[in-house]
Amino acid sequence: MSKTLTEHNNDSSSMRRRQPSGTTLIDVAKVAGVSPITVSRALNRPDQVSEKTREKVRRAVEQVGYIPNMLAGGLASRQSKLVAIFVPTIAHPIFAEMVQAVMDELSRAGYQAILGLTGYQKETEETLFNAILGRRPDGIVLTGTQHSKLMRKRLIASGIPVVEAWDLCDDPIDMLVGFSHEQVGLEVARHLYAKGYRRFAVVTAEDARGMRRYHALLDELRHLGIDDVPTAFVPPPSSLNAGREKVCELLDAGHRPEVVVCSSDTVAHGVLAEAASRGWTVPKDLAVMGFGELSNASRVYPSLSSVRLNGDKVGGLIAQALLERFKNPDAEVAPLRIDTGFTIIDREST
Amino acid sequence: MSKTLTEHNNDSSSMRRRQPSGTTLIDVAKVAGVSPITVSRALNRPDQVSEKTREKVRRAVEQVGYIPNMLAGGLASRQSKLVAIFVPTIAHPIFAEMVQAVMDELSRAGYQAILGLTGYQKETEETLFNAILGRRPDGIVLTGTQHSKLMRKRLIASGIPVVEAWDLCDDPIDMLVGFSHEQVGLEVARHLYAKGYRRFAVVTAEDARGMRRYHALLDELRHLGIDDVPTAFVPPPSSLNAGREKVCELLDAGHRPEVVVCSSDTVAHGVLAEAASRGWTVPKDLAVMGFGELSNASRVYPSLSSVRLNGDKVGGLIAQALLERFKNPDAEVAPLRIDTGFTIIDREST
DNA sequence: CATACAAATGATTGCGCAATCATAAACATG
DNA sequence: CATGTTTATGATTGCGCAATCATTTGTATG
Repeated sequence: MSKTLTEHNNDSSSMRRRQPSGTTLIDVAKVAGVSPITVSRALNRPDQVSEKTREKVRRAVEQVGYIPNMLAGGLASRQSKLVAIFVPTIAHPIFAEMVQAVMDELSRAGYQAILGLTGYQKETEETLFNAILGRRPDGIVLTGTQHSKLMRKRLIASGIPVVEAWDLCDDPIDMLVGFSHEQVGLEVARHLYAKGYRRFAVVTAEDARGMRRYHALLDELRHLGIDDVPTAFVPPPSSLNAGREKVCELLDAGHRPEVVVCSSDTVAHGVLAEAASRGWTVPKDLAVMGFGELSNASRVYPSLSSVRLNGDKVGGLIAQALLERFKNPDAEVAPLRIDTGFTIIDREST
Repeated sequence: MSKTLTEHNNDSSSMRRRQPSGTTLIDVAKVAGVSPITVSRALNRPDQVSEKTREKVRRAVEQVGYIPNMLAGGLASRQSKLVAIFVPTIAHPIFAEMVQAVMDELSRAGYQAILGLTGYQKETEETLFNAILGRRPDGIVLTGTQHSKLMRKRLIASGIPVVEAWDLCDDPIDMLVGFSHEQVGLEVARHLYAKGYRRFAVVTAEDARGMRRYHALLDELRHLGIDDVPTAFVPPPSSLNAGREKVCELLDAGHRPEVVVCSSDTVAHGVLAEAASRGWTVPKDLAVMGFGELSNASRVYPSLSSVRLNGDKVGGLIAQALLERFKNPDAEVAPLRIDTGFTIIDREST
């Protein structure tokens, strides 16, 4: 009986026969002839280690092919070096561009990104969210306003730096990188007015941000002396056909606008389609303005004038904001709010 | 002095004042009135826990807002539930499509993806690779053949399931999901022949895969009784201008093909440009066939006939192959090799 | 050369969880 | 009801690393 106990005590390896994983700090330490923690320091805090030791460690790492286990490192240090990016989809140029820019910038600082694709069922959303928060990201990027109350609450509670992108809302969770929808409405009004258009119409979705652009457009047109702007509202989801139907209603009601301002390129394409089917020449008989540069606005015929939101720029700014915060976590006094602006692109349709 | 020691010994909390992180299994266990490991089981292996306990745990999780720490879980279980996907870029529809499909499929099984964007300096590549391997992914997806010797060696050594995509090469690291370049050459030959074309020319890059398509094309044409196929080789990197120059050389040499088969859409665009500049009508005076559907083939004028490689499909198959392997790791006897096929898209240019 | 002080290195502990082993409770069988 | 067999739960340990504390070594100062 005492034998059994003894066996249990000193032959613990027989109790635990997990498969061996790759090489660890300890392997490197043995080869380098230093303690494991010195290896750790040589890799993560080179300045705390003498040149000689650093070189020994470097060679040992090379020799054994050591790749630090970031799961272990993250657990111990409470730093995952991960940033979560939530976007509806990446099969959409504007988001792909943004994600690419964020990742590009982050990777320079030793961070990686993990993507959450939210463009699916509502049910999945919380699951996805939990799965990604489970990775304990050091930062989170949110796209649009698709975050639920629960998400919001949890995010604030978590204390993780958050960047909300593509919008400048009033009650940000944390940081904000986007553009002013009001400004878009205003500038589009001025732009088209300057081009000589006087009879406006609008086909817009009724979402909060679209409506903000819409009201800003109306306000500015009023300043310019244009009060009557026939409008058709597109029920969600915006689609080419919906846009087409709605502009049809406007036209059938007897309105004869010179230019139709749309809440998205998708809707604008619908308007273009309707114009084409009526045999109208764009922009002579009817001009069309899109928004978002989300579709391939430049490649349809006639190419669509639109408002470009620079994905690269937004992505880069997001990454910089996060990295800045990582470096200096106490800067939460001044809530960051970056206006990325936009560009009105004048193509054939106006 | 003994006082000092005593203080050190029983007040260990003062020695370790790491900031508290979120709620843990233990918190949930306390609330649920069970042991931590039972909570773990209720979440990961529900079938091993009684219905009553499961419900208690579920409620406790909800109450304390518990989100499992996957860093800890991964470290303990040696399963990161992560899949690394290496692509040159995601700002390219075909890769975005693939990545989206992979992620979509993986997420259903509780996996997430982490992206490695390889389309940058060579120097960064190994750094990126190490950074991502440091996350200890359960699976790896490689795009193209951009992996170096060292990468290859390490991957094989790591024992991590690997899928190479977009190609059916001869010495895969592990699994393979792609299409037969030979088949492409053959089908393109038949397709164009069936459309009535008899005088062929080729403008192609000299990369291994392009050449395989090329030789298959020649073989099939020979079977069809066409022996003379003037060819121009484009030096890397393929570009629109390179394609244009090379087709120019062919034409200037006195060849008068009815159709030019190109190794990529990029090159094909160059041919289209040259045709336009000569005032030729496409496809009457000269037909053009692209490959890859990588550019916006459908949106140029005239729209380009091309060979479509289905990103969704490839992505889905990749994910399935990986999930299958995760479920059944011993299936390495039969090396997986999936042919995803392709589709010849007939547009205005042929 | 004793002392102070910084720089470099080492020893110990625990991050949060799951694998492993151990045990208790529930149930079946003759 | 003694025995075996399953089912449900608990106790312990270590995954690989970095934070923390402790010690050694090297260097400057009077």
